[in-house]
Amino acid sequence: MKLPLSYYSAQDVLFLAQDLLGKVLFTEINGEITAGIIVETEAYNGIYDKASHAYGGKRTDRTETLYSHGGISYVYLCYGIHHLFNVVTSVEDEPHAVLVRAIEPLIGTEIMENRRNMPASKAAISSGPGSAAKALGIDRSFNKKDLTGNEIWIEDHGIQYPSEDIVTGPRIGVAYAQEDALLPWRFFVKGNKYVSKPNII
DNA sequence: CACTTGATGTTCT
DNA sequence: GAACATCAAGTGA
Repeated sequence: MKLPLSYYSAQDVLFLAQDLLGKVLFTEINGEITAGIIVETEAYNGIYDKASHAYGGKRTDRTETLYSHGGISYVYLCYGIHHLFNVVTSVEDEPHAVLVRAIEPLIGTEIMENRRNMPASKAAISSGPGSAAKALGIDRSFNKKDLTGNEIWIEDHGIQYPSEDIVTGPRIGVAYAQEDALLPWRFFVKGNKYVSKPNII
């Protein structure tokens, strides 16, 4: 059930970003397990992508994680407040990553309600990358974790959305990336209420 | 409903 | 000093 390391080695980050929709993201913290179905992702295409932290081959202490082999997590702090969770894909020195932007709560919803201080009936509990990470209890201690380990991992529960329900569009919040901001590298499930921003075509 | 605003770490200028 | 892969609470219609 847990996705094997080989799954993350695929070098086509666009395929993986789409394929991760419907997969189930788990975390276990102090014995508390929470999980949610991934319903929204964005692809970041390594050194050729102006919206990527690794654009142009940039390496800093923070981005070093992106250059590892696929199958680990990349968590960083955005706007000084929010933790954003990414799946590092491809092989070593190919800094491709998939940002998880929204999940649908599946397991441990009461724990998520406590973390978010709002009822799970509100879509905002896990809509948007900062909220989804917080609902799962992800913070920077989850950076560079092995996704086949027992703290954070992804399972395949056989959930598959019909292709007509998978919608692509330009990525959110990357206007600074100029022409790359227009690339249709955001993938989400049509009509799912946990999807952030415009969720209709 | 649309818009405004405050919170504030990391990185680059 | 400024910009940034954001959120939630507030305002005013």
